[in-house]
Amino acid sequence: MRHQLTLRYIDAVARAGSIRKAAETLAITSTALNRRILALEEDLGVPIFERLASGVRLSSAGELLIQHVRNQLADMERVKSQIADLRGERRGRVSIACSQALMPFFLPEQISHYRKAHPAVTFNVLRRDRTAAEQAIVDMSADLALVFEPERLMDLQVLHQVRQPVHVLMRPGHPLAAQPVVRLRECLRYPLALPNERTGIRHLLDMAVKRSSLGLNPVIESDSFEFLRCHALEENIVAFQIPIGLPVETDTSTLVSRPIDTRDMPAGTLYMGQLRGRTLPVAVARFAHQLMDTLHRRYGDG
Amino acid sequence: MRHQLTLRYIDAVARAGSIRKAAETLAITSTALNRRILALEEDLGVPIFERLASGVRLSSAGELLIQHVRNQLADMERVKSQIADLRGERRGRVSIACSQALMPFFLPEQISHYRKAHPAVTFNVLRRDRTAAEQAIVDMSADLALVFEPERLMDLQVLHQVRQPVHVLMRPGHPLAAQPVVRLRECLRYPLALPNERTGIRHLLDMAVKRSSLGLNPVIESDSFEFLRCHALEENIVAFQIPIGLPVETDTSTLVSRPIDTRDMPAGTLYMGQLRGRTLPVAVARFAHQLMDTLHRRYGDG
DNA sequence: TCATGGTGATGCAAAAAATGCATCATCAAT
DNA sequence: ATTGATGATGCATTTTTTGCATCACCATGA
Repeated sequence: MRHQLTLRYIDAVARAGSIRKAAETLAITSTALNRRILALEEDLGVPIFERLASGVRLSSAGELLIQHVRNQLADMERVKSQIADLRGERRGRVSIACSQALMPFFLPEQISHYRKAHPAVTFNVLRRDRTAAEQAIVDMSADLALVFEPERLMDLQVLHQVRQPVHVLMRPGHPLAAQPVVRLRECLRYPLALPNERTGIRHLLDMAVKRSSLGLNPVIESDSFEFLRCHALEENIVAFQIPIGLPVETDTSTLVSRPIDTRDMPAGTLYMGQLRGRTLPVAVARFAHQLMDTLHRRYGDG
Repeated sequence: MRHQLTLRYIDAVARAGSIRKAAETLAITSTALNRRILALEEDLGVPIFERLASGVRLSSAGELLIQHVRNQLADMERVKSQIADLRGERRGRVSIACSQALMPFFLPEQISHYRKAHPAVTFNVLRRDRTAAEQAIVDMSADLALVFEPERLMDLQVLHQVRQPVHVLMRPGHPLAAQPVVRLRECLRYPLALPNERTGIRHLLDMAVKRSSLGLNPVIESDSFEFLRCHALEENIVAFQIPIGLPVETDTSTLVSRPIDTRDMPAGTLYMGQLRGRTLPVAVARFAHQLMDTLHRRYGDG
């Protein structure tokens, strides 16, 4: 793709925040890169970047331009993907920004299933909190987002949504495991392992706790669900997770899960979305449909 | 805009249907153009054009590509327009595909009014019948379409619509002018000057006549409203037009107009639209808003 | 059937553009 | 003042693009 080299370069510089750094990642000299940018700015008649001592930053004109550039690059990928599809090749790349809860079971299962049908399709999975996921969609580093309790849905076009009540995780012998549904205030009596504030689960917990005028006293806090789960396994402590982040068959040999009573804490919502107005490449669209099918079949409509 | 030369070239070749012809209009040699196309096809791994003895034609992959290319070119115009707007320059170009009825009064008035506020904005007005107008929108040779009774609205995103009852045009002394509203069968008794089959007015007339099992006997047929109007002025003959194609003040010294009874012939609809999903350049969007205001104020909602 | 006039493709040399090196100017932090 | 990073620039080199002449191909029509 010789004819859109300049666009790739611009994008790289905008992401790197420095011409020299971008030049490194692009495996060219800073001179060449710098000259391309100067040429483009001359063409446009406007500086695209502000020059700072520490590098460059997009000017307001650059902000307008970069959106077009990223859109063009992504759309060209779509066209190439459609052309490949035309030849029956079924290749392409799917980039997904998603909440942590999707990573242990759901996405691996879904991706491997998809790849059985389309082995030439590759995947790129980015762990992004509910703020960053939407950002990844906007700057087109991801085609699809799967976010639990996103903060805003401005630029996101929702393809599907499912309700996900928060579950409590503990070792099989734990007293909470005795009941099929647990009350929030019961949980709070035990030492807790909590995800950090940027996660949807923590957000829901904070809201619920605030409403009930109880206190949240985490023994452990982490931004890694995996760590929290492992720790709960190790140290008879209480952790949290949503159904999609739990194994399909309840494997009682490791950890058990119990839903929190919805009177104490309403179920959150897991959204699947794409950039508003964008036409997705065929491989992405097919994968999105598979996800929608599975989510619908497994959890019903949100 | 050095970096999108290839895109412009592809577009030109697709439109010209021949590399050599396109090369002429682009003021380069056919060699250079041919080589660019070959290079792009190698990049994509697929032929974009089918080679015929008479020139080239888009392949199916090319059809996919050309839509992307035109979209990108138009979107870059939008970006440039927004950047100019950012600098307070208010420049840009508005391209409109419209039915004939808009040309004598409505568009000249609207464009000159707009240009009083934004003198740096230029206009390109294409006369297109109701089929071709939508085509012009799809292939992005026009930003806006103003069409009376369009055939389909597939790719058109309707921005505004107004109802337009067909009027009869005649010299002041004509017997039909005696009544405020004329019946269709009265008209058909007189010699008629009709627009051709591709126009919305003729379409409505044909439908109405067929329904009423009357006959349509045109003395004059033409694809030019202007010619028909002048002829009606000359030869005491009956012509047709919609309100937007008539002068605002009824100038009885030339021709008078009377609406056809809506029992005989329902009012047609004039649509204003853009390409579905496209973000219009600022100059175009501003002009579109002005048109919507005027149409709404003058004819109400469709 | 064989010319004719159109098409796109290609080898080769000339022209143009992009690149890389070395260096400069600038700025922030030390 | 020094250091270390940044982007800009002059100049020689490399790469790419372009144009001319020519080829191969195909439909059309004598």
